[in-house]
Amino acid sequence: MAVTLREVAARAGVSRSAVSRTFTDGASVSEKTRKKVEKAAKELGYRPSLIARSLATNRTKLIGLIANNFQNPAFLEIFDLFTSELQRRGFRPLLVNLTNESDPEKSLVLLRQYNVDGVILATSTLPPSFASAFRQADIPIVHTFGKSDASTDVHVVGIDNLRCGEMAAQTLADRGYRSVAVLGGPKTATSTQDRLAGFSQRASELGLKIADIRFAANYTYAAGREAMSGLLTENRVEAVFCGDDLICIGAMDSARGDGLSIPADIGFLGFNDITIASWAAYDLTTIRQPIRDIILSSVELVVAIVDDPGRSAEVRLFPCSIVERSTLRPSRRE
Amino acid sequence: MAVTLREVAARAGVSRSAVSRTFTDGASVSEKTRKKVEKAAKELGYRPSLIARSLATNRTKLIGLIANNFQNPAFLEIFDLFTSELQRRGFRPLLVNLTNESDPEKSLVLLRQYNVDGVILATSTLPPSFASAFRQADIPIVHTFGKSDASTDVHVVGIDNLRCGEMAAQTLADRGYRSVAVLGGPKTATSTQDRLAGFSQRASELGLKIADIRFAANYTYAAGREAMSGLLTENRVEAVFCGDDLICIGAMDSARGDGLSIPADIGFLGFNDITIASWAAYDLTTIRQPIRDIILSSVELVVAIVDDPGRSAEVRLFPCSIVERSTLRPSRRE
DNA sequence: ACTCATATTGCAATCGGTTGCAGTTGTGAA
DNA sequence: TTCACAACTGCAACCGATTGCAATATGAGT
Repeated sequence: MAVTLREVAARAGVSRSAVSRTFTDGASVSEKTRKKVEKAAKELGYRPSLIARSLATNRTKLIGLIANNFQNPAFLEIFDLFTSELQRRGFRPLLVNLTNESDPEKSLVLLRQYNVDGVILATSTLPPSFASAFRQADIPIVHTFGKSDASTDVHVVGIDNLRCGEMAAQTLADRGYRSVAVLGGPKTATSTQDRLAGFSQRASELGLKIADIRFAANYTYAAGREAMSGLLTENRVEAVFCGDDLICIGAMDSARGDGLSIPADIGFLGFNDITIASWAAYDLTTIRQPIRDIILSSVELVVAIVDDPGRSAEVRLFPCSIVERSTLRPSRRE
Repeated sequence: MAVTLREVAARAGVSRSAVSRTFTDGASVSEKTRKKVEKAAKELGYRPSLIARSLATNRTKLIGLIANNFQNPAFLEIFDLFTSELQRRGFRPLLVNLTNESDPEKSLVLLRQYNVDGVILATSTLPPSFASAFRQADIPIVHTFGKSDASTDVHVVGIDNLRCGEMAAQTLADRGYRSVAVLGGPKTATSTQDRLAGFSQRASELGLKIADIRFAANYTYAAGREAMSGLLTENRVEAVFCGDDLICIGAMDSARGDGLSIPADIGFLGFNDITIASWAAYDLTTIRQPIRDIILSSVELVVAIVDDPGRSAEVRLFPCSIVERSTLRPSRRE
């Protein structure tokens, strides 16, 4: 068994409280006893049990991290940032994988049982109501990549998908495209819907024709490829705006498989700017989502609301930017 | 605050023990009280606190998952499998990201403080001694993708890297290659060393010349690309055996950037068979590591040794197989 | 040296469960 | 009806910490 408070206290010749206090900062202990305790603790190899501490303080330093997209490489970076940033702040991520989970609500029960201090919901494919269930259970939550919803009042960190959709339409129009297709992510994702709305809106303002609209079943290469091949057999378009780089890459391979060359025969505009987008084989022009800012901000926010749960819901939106590479023809202005 | 045992007991008109027992299986409770308790619990929305339970039972149902490779998409699949399999068995993963961590030993302290039931160390770039530190701290560990080491006596699940190296050499020789290069993963990784050893051994038996040996700094596209460009400027080889698909893809793009065509001018043999390897732009011939079997087996093993810590160290090695695609010229036998 | 405010200390209750033990209840066999 | 035995129940101690409170020690000011 591990060394406990009691043993350290005995060896240092002080009370258990004294030991406890030297290990919680801000507590009142004299320099003298602190030294004694630290010496004894070191000799014994003592580390406070976080479990016991959690029980006593009702704080676990655990943050639930819910994700349902373990196919998209974008999430690798996301996990990396989340875990290292949480770690840096002295929290641990308790990962919940909802990818193959039929009943997402179970995660609430689970995270509640572990008494996590807060939850980060990193997905755009679960509805705001899911996030708000946490809030109703009084567990601090931030919905990263989520959509703010006036009625649910949940903290959201992400991008302005509407504006990004507009940006995409503008970009395509600027390059002189007249007839394009949209190949979105999963139809029910709020991000998909908002981007499409923004895109349609601006497209109609600009006289850009949307010849076809498709949705990939999920954020995978295969789904992108599949959706694109359907699109190609039924419609001829000059360019396609994809809801995700991975989907876009699948779509590009599908087009190339049909003998089309990019961007001469068909243009592609991606979304996210994942690492792969910069690979030579694809060199994808895409709309960049500032993942790093979003994640760091999410972590900062969740930690902040742990300390101040009453805080009213905040929406933090970061700006996207276009990354010019070679899958669209050059702008007419150049 | 959450509902506690005490309240349920009061409402059901029984003792706290009775409530506790109806929620721990195998305990002795009459059908009658069980019903009463369940009714009360449901009405109150009671869920046992896992924190409190952990303190009392000294079991947390938490499994530490240590990884240091958040760049390689292979790990996305690995995380997916790990988390969902642990979840399925009623455990939770406590993720530790060692990617940018200078002092890996800290993870031991941390996981010990959380009193995790067991640890899965999923990396081939940390030495067996690191794994054995956990064993010495009496915390059950399995080293996935690790190397067994007689002196440290740690459970290992993975592949026989030596044999895989041999397989690679054999494959290249079979295709009639005479002079090849090896572009390994990080030099200090045990997997890299073993594959190289197996490769060299078999190569010399087969009269296959190893014209150059390089190591990518890490498992990334950029590192592969970088290492390959160095190789190309100094040596002319017919094919290269890469220590990882991602590295290989970087290398391929580097070669293509130099105007080489694959497999006409140069052949590539990858390792792992990640999803991307099957993408049309690469269509990589590679040696497949049965990731799924490895992960499921690791989880099964760690859970088993949680219940029986005395169990002596086991090494589970799964067979690899070659996946034929189009980056090597066809076998002479065909 | 004496007071009094302030800093430290230890006691004991508490967090929310589990579990060994002894006492109680219920059952079937005699 | 009685007895032995098994099944069930509740008591109370415990898991390893934190923390309010009262008691004690310290130190500054006079």
